[in-house]
Amino acid sequence: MEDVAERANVSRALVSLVMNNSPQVSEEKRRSVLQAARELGYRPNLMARNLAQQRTHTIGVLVDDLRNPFFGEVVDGIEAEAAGHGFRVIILNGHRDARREVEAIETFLQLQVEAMALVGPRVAEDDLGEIGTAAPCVIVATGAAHPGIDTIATDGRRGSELAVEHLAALGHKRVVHLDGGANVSAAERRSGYRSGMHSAGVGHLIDIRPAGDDETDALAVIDALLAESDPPTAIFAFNDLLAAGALNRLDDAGVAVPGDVSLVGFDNTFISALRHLSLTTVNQPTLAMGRLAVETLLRRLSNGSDGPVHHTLQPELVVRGTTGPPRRAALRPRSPAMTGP
Amino acid sequence: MEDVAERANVSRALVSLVMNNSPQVSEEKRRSVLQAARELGYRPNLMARNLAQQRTHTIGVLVDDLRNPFFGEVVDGIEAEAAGHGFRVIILNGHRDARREVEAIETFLQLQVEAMALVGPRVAEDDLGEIGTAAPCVIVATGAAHPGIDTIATDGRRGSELAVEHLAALGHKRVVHLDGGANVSAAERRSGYRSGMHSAGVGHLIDIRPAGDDETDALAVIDALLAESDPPTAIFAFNDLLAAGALNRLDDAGVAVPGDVSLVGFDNTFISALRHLSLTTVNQPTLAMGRLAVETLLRRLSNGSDGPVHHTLQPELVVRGTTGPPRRAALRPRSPAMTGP
DNA sequence: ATTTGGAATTGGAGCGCTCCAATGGTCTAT
DNA sequence: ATAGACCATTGGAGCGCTCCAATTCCAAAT
Repeated sequence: MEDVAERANVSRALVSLVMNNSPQVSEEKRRSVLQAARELGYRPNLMARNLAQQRTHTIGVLVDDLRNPFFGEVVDGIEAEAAGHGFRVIILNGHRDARREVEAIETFLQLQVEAMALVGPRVAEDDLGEIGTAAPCVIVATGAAHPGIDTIATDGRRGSELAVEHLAALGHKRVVHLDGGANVSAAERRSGYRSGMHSAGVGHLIDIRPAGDDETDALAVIDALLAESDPPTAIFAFNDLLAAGALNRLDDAGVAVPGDVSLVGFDNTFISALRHLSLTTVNQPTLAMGRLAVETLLRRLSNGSDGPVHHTLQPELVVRGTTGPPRRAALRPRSPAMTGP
Repeated sequence: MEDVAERANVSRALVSLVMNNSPQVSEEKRRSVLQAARELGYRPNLMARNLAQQRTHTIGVLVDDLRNPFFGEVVDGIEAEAAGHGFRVIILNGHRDARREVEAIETFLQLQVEAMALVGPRVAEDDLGEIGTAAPCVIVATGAAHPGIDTIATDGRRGSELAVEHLAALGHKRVVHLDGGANVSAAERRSGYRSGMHSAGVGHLIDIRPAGDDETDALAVIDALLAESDPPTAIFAFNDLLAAGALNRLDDAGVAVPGDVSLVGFDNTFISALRHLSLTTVNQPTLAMGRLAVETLLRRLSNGSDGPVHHTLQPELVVRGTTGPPRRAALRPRSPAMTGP
């Protein structure tokens, strides 16, 4: 910068003004500074600028898992909205691991981001400690588990209910839930499954199997289910990936979907839309969630701190090809409904 | 920091030493500094540190598209290797748009990253200009198009040949290639398709249709193909997403895969492994690519600059369920092989 | 000719940290 | 007792920038 100033015969301060295209600099000087900068290959140092400015214009986005397309969609929404407000977005990967998430958040704070969006985090609120308070923070896609922090989420409870209602309407009674396990959204979806089962009058058939949130997590559970004497007529999986894994395994075992068993996922990622999967699932408005997240952060940034805000968006059932009526007439318990593997 | 120093009755410099856990600090002072820091909620300012240190220990990773799981896998490899060498990784999203990629690279440089990995970039080498030279830079997964820059890539030409060879061995002659269009890897895969067709003795049947690199890009092309009087018996798509889109459309039209037409993708993303898709595809060793990318950057970082290095990894054909022998005996041209939509 | 006001420009302090050379203190060897 | 060596500790300069108050400049108004 020194060099640029010298070459353009102006002061360092003037160069700064030009680089921030301040209006009150003569056209002549502006041009000569710009040219000198170009000739020297000068590039302003953001570190220095941020330090001096005490601002970074940066929002940190922590993504739970880069391989899950669902998160990619949310981030797209965040970036679109952030760009519109002059904020840069940098992304850190949580690798589906609470410990690494905390590290990432720490990194964000040290980098002095002005706000953070945690997309599908696995950290519990308690483990966030003061960390979440050091900068405005919004949690996206993992709502109910974080009552003390701003959240943007789809109503996972309602989403699960929709799924169960749909299955019940088709005549299913024995609906098993493949639980999200360690995933923080799991509790909410599980509770929706429960209430859905109760409303459908089959509360006594509630059956929850710990699984996970990844296509590989489904394998063992499906094997176990198929080995039982009275397997379910329908499966409601924690998310699309898990459902896809389940579909794999069912297919391996020669079980027809939805002929022998119906299957519902969650998230409506693009993979569920693939014709050959054609997964019935629950949609989350990902783009809107992303945008809303940024709006919420900006509001906190300017308005200071009232109590935490919780935005709950409405899920929608997307009926595709993996659900249908149960194979045998309902209400005939204890009769084997499927063949084993 | 000032405050911490004061509270612990030491100098600012000593606090700095403690925060960088220098060995030559007495246990006593270390403890009291650490405690003071905790009490005050002190967190070192990375901006300031980087500025003073003239180092950032940061690698910038530009990802073409966060929704494509392929890139997520490569990034996982990068992060694993980088972490092992004490480098932080920050991710910027290119949104499948060359202009935004250039912006992102500019941002990286201003942030003073020590090196960058561009994963599946769309920028041509020329448009990179001096930008790519301002810091060590490696291009991952888009090899041949960038002769002047370090690259890590799977041999796309060979991969395509494998695909075509496989189809030819099954008896296919009329193999159409759905071209990656603007995607920089497209040329390489296209050329492999060409040479594969030639080696199979069906160079005269080469048929390339511009498509794209996203599941939605397949729709129009497939419609067009199906409307023709003499549709192909096999389709080789630029990537898995495109193949998945093609599968959708073929399914809509009631065309059996692989009964009526065989289909091959590229990338071996997890979606191709989903049993219901069960897409025959070409594997790229994503994790290895990511790791190698970082190794290459580190080598540049220490060893200075010899000529550009090009690592080419070998692709592998993964045969799954979307390929089989052609419906009609080969070598009977001009007979309609499929029904229209 | 002198004042006045506004716009363009500048010098310098300071952002939070690291690093170097210098300082003080302790210990051993003479 | 004294020099030397060695360790822990410190003050201060400096990283590249922005921002403020101060200065210069010029044209319009008196």
